[in-house]
Order: sequence, then structure tokens, then C-alpha cells
Amino acid sequence: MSFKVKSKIWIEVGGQEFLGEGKVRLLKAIEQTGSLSKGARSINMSYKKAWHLLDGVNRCAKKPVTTNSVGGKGGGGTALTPYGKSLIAAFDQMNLNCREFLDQQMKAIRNL
Amino acid sequence: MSFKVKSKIWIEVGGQEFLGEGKVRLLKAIEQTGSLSKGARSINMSYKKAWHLLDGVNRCAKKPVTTNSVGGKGGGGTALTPYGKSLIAAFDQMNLNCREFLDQQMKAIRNL
DNA sequence: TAGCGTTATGTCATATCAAACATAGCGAAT
DNA sequence: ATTCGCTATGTTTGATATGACATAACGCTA
Repeated sequence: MSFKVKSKIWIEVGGQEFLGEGKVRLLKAIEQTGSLSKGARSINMSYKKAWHLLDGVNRCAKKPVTTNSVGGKGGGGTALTPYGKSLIAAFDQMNLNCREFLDQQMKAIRNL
Repeated sequence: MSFKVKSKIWIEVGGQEFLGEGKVRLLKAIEQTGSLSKGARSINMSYKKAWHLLDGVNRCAKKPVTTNSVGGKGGGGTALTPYGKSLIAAFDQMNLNCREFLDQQMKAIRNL
């Protein structure tokens, strides 16, 4: 049968979401474009929503995930800190491992 | 840090959700109460919503997950088929394994 | 036959969430 | 001083999901 196991993982701190798929996608887009607004546009996300997501991340984290500058050359921008980069790497790795694990699990119960 | 990895898994068939956490909770409630309406009430879910969930499950499944009778002694009722019971058992097992796996994963990256 | 509790649906109001629109401030460059 | 692109917010509208209410049919029981 065409059963498919899907999964979603996220990291909570203090009961609220700290990092999830949407936020990771946004962080990657920021990394590639160098700004929050460009990053948001590149993944068809409204600036407002993107700003809220990023705000949530930086609120939960004790070490800053991005550095934001306003005004100046190019109007400013947003860049990931090394900590931020390590976060998305860890998340991706864990997500990948989880999916592989679930695929194995699914194979184990083909007798549905 | 008080990081916590959370996860949600569900099973899709043909692109739409076949079984998820809410549906499993409902199926369990049905199993315990012997009826859809009682089961829904017992988990504070409206009958309408419960009916839609169950309808979705039985629509996707090729083997029936529940047997529904209307009228008669007690007004009728809903019971799980053996197939239905095996489904929720499999789902629970997979969910549990997934959570254990993620906990292990989390331990492996304490250096956040 | 009248009543009861259940399955099975439809309709309509509402509440929650996301998008659209609007605006302000910043700081370098011209 | 003016312009430009960006960060940073508020407000207002719109969509979408949820809940409340209503109703019909069914078959046993009394």
C-alpha cells in the first residue's frame, strides 16, 4: 500500500517553539540573501510574518542567532551568527535522521 | 539548557492524512465507550468534528476500521475492527520509538 | 405506536489566524 | 538635505477553521 509516514519536529524552550521547519527555512533564506526582507521574499513569505518568526527565535535564544543592522549602506541587513548556522545544521541533521528512522520503522510493519 | 525536541507523526495515503494523533485519540475513545458520540464527548470533541475525522479514516482505509450501526438497542454504536485496533497499536509503537530516538539524538548534540 | 440514543448531515454564526496595507525611523551615499 | 533599502510595528481586512444549532432516519424497547 502507499502508506507514507510523515513527521514534523521542532525544538521548544520554556514551552514555546524555539525552532521549527518554517524558521529554519527562513534562516537559510536570510543566510543566502543577507537580509530579512529579501529572504522573506525569496520564499514567498510576508515580511511581517518573517519578522515575527525571527523575533521569536531571538527572544528564546540566549545567544544571538542573527545580527541585525538598520540604515546605512544598502539600508541595513541581517546576517546569521556562527551560533545560528550551527543551529540550523543541527536541526537539519536531526530532521534527516528522524525521517530515515521512520522509514525503517515503516518497513518493519508492512503487515498493515 | 532546557531544550526539548517535540515531534508529530502521521500517516498519509494518497497525499492526505490517513491517521494522526487526533484520530488515534478518537479511535481509542471509541474503543472505550462503544460509540462515536460518547467517545467524542469523553475527549471534549464535538460530534461533528469527530464524525469528520472518522469519516476521513474510513474513506482512506481499504479495510474498514470501524463498524457503525444505527438504531436498535442503545441507539446503535461504533466499534473498532481488529484492523482498527492493530492500526492504533502500530501508530503508538512508532510514535514511542520516534520520541525515544529523538531524545537520543538530542543527547548527542548537547553542545548547542 | 411513541420514545430513546445513536449515526449522519446541513446551515449559520463565530473565533482564530494569516495576509494586505500603512507608516515610522535609521544611517550611509549622493 | 534628499533619497534609498532596510528594520520595525500597528491596523485593518479577509480567509479559514471551529463550534453551535437543527434535523432526519434508524431500529430496538416498552
